Amino acid sequence: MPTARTPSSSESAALDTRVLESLVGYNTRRAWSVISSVFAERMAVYGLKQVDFSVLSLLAHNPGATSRQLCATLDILPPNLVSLVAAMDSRGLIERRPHPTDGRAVGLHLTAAGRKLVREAEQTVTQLELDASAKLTVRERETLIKLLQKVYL
Amino acid sequence: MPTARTPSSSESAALDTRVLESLVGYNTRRAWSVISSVFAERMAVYGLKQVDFSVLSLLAHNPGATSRQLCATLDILPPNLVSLVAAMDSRGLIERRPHPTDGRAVGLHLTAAGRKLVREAEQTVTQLELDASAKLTVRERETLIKLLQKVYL
DNA sequence: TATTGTTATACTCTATAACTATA
DNA sequence: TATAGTTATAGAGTATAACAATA
Repeated sequence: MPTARTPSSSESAALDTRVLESLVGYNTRRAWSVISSVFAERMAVYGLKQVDFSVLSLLAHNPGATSRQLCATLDILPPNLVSLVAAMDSRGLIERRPHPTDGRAVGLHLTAAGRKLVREAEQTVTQLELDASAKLTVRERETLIKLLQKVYL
Repeated sequence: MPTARTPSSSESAALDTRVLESLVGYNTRRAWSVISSVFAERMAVYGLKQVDFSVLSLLAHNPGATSRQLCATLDILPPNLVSLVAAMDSRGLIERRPHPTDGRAVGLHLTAAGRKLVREAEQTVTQLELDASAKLTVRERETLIKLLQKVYL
């Protein structure tokens, strides 16, 4: 007869989470947490954080965008974007050019290296999306995105 | 004729966000960000953060749960739960009792004041959920939760 | 007078190492 | 030897105030 063993707390009966699991907020946070981990892991290969990817991807499709526009779009505060942009400039991924019509602003542009990195990173993210939504049909994935946008738009 | 004015960056043409908006990850984060703000705002009335609410709600439905179980359920690291539990103890919302079978562990229980606060807070959260998903039908809200759980469970 | 970009700084959140008491 | 709870601490992430240059 095997020796009786007290199960550790982590393996013991799980808690009743039915109330929390009935909340859109709780489920959204949990889903984001999981996707976020995988995202961080796969972007680390490129030396990019999640916000870095967002910035580079936005610049790829909006050349010459200003820091202020990036902040408004991504809900980042201006002081917190400064070092991020500076770092990507140092890495040679982006270039800061004088804004054509506003002497206060700086237009941000991807360099050739930046464009190459975004192309690769966007492919990785596309694969990541497929993996993260592997349990969803194509139609369900579209529905999920549509419903999430109804919440925040 | 009105004077011409250069539109500020924040009011000028919005950036093209179509790539980001096609990603489950991006939309989940944005939705969580919006819900999170409203949640924080309304829970401030009770002096509760989001994680505080989760802990109290779990204890309401799982009396005697241990710190370890809360950590495993909510994805919190043990050292980060210590001060949180201590603060709720000081406020008289929870009580720490010796665990009936494990001398290392501490069973956490709501006090009468804690139970009263959870009741009120859960009602506020229920209303918050209705507001946050105001643009969703009852059926869509259920679908959203089901799809989110397919992503993280 | 308002806005862009910036510096400095503070506050919160999250993460790691190491200790103690008990299993 | 492993686990529960704890301490101390480090690192991200996020927030506000204030400044120079330009609108």
